[in-house]
Parts: sequence; structure tokens; C-alpha cells
Amino acid sequence: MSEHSLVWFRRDLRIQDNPALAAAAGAGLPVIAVYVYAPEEEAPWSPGGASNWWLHHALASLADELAGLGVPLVIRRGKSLDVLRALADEYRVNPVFWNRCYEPATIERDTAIKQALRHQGCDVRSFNGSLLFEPGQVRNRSGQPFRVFTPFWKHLRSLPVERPVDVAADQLRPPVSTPDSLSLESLGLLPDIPWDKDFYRHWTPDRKSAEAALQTFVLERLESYKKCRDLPGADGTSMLSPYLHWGQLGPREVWQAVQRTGLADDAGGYTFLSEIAWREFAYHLLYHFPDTPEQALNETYSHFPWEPDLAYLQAWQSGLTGYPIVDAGMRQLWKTGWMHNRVRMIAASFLVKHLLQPWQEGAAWFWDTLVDADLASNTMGWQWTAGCGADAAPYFRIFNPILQGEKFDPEGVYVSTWVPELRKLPARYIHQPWEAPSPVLQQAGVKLGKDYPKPVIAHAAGRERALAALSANRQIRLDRQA
DNA sequence: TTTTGAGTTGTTCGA
DNA sequence: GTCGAACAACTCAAA
Repeated sequence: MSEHSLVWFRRDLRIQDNPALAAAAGAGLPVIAVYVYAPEEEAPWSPGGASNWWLHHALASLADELAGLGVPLVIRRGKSLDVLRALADEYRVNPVFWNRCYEPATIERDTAIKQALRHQGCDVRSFNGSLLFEPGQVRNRSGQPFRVFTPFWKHLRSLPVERPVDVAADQLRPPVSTPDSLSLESLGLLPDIPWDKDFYRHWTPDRKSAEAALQTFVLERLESYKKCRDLPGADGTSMLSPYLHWGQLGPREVWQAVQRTGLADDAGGYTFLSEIAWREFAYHLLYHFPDTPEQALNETYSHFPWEPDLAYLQAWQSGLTGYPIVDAGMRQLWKTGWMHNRVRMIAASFLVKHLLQPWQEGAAWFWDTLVDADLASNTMGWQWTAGCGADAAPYFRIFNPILQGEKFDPEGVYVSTWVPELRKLPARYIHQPWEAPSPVLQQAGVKLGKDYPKPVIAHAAGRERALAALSANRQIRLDRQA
């Protein structure tokens, strides 16, 4: 006889629009809600430091919300299967509900768990709570996965997006007896040294704030999104990525919020929805090409002549390359766990092209430092920048960090915020302080090489070196073909 | 069926 | 200062 149903929370840390929870409410049985902390099961892509910080607060928020409904959040640590099995045995659980994850490691784990639980007579039902569409179900006309965004996006627009799932939260019944739970603190998700103190100024990682962020964005910034999203000094982007990653917002809630504004077909709304579609595309690619977190999608790049150099990598990581827009981005990342999208592209391109460091190094750093670190999006983004991914940037598209700075941060607002030692420089020189005449530097209180580094490499030299490497790589491929 | 044209995010060069 | 061309190779779907 079954006495409980169980909801296994993972990347769906919300009550509303949660299909697994809705199913549990509908099942009518007392509910055990559990979060199993098992980062090793996602290795080598276990959440990094910044992600763990967010996870801690997201779990606290979820536990609060659930407690308000009379259902405690049970926190356990150990192998997911062992934990679920033990709970299922002790509390006579059947069925088990969860919302699916889509990384190679989580797919493999969940498949095995589903099989094992069913084998012991426990029904398992999984749902899609994290994507608009299941990545395996989207195919082009030849039945193949899409490798180009535009046809993918066109195809997506022809499919109906389901409404958010209504969860009858008042139907949730508390467990007959409450399983033991670890304290959230005991998971050790928060840092020992307080590098996170600035995070609190920039983020409130709870569900209420997620809803508020979504509402504020669609009401105040969606209309101008197309125009402002590329300006890192303005509040032009949605900043919803960490909420989406952890499932504090579901993509269907976001989609619906945009539709309700009536701006979905206007420039701003349309552009934003296409960004949501890029997120879908990233999952689609990761699902169909599960090696891509480590290996180039385009095999031509598997033997690319990178020139690994620790000094270069560290200069980039610490925001000391001597290129203000790059350094501003890297420091924003370190301080807040987030970087503006335009600057992510500029900083990534600089690492991969000017410095010839392997894109995997950049991906690993972002993975550890971003609060929105997402295996699908991170992988796609870095491969795109390096030129080896889907819809990749052509080899000759090497961002000029000076031009990019002048174009997208013309007044130097963004640079001044994150590289304060340059804030007194006139806008004309703020993206290339080495070009400023000595009196100008002196007046701004900047001594190059002391207060702020000289460029680690001259733009023209870096560009030429990258083009040479890219051309050599191309030659290798042509030789192989011959 | 085959062909054709277009494709997130750019830069440089020369007229 | 502005403008068009050139800078691969490949995917996808419309014609």
C-alpha cells in the first residue's frame, strides 16, 4: 500500500508552474518533497562556487514556500538513488515525480534511477518543467537535429508553447511523518571566505524576487530591449538567467509574461523571445551532441594550435589585460557572478583569439564564477566564439576590444563602474588608455603599468597571430582531406 | 531533385 | 568620414 508520493526537486526550485508538483497535488497522497545534494553525480560539471551560492538561497526560498503549504523540504546528501530508495522503502512511496534535467550526466543518472525504482515496483513519472520543448523532439525536415539557429527558431515559432502549469498548492498534503532532513547550512554551499559580499547587493535569489524581476523587465524594459540590450552601461537586459537556470522561473512563465504585454511581435519582445529560443537551441545542441562541453562540435578544431599560457589566462581571469572593456567584464563577473552578454562575447573572443587560449579554459572559468552557469548555454557560447560550434562566428570575425568598447560603451560608463582607476579618463581615451597623452593620463591620475596595466598584447599583433593560427588550422584540415 | 540564397552579435581596407 | 567588398565553410529550406 502506498502512503506517500514523492517530488524530487532538482533544477525546478519553484512551486508555481511546476509539473511534477502539480502531479503530486493531483495524486492526492501526502507528499514528501526532497532535495538531494549530490554534486559528484554531475562531474566534471558539478556546480561551481557562484552557482552554489545561488543554490543555497534558492533552496532556502523553496523550503520557505513549501513550509507555508505545510510540506517540509527534506534535504539529504548522498547518492540520489540510495536516498530515493531509502525514502521510498521507509515511507511507502509510490509514485515518484520529477522534472527532467538534460545534461549528459543527469540524463544518464536519471535513466538509471527511473529503471531501478520501477524495478522495485515504484512508479516514476517525469515531466518537462525547464524547457519550452523537449530537445529530442525538435527535428528539421530531414529528421536531423538543427545546427543553425534561424531555421530552428522558425521551426519553434510554428509550435504551440504550452501555458504554465497550474499547481493546486492547497491540495498538497503534508507527509504522515516527516523524514529527517539535513540543515541547509550543513551542505556548505556558502563560501568560507566572504567573496560573496557584493553578490547580496546585486541579487536576491528567491522566488518573490524572480517574479518581481520578470514583471519589472516586461513592463519597463522589454519595449526598449532590442535597442538597449547591447549597452553594458544601461540596464537593458532581463537579468533573468540565474532564475531560469535554477528553475525559480519556468520558461513558459516567461513566455506568457511577454505575450501578456502585447509586445511579443514588436522589436523588443520579438528579440527577447528569440533569446529564450537561443536557450532552447543550446539545450537542443547539448542533447544531440553530448561531447560538446569538452570537444569541438566542428572536428576541424580538435587539433587547433592553441598556445596555453598561465600568465595570459590569469591576466584575463583577474581583469588585468590592459583592455578596459575586457577587464571591466571580468571584474564584474568576479564581483557579482554575472557579466553583461555583450561583454561576455568581447571577453571570450579576446581570450580565445588575441590570447590563443583554449576555449575550454574560458568555459571552465565562467562555469565556476557565474551564478547563471548553465552547461548548455556556456558550451554553446564558448564554441560559438571560438568558431568551432553551431552557427559559429566566421574565423575572420575577431572582435576589436577598442571598437567594441567605443561602440557599446561610448561614454565609458561601464568601464568607469568596474575599472574605477580609469574613471577620470576622458571618454575618448577610456577604451585605449595607452593612446592618451601623458598630461591626460597624469590629470586622470593614471600611471600605465602601475595603476592600470599596459595591454598584454597589441590588438593588431593579437589579431594577426589569431588569423595565422586559424589559417594554419585550416591548412591542416585541407591536407588531411587531400 | 537540384540549385540557390541566407545565415545573432565584425573588422579592415581601399575607393 | 562613409561605403562596399572581402574575409570560409557549411547547414537548411525554399524555389
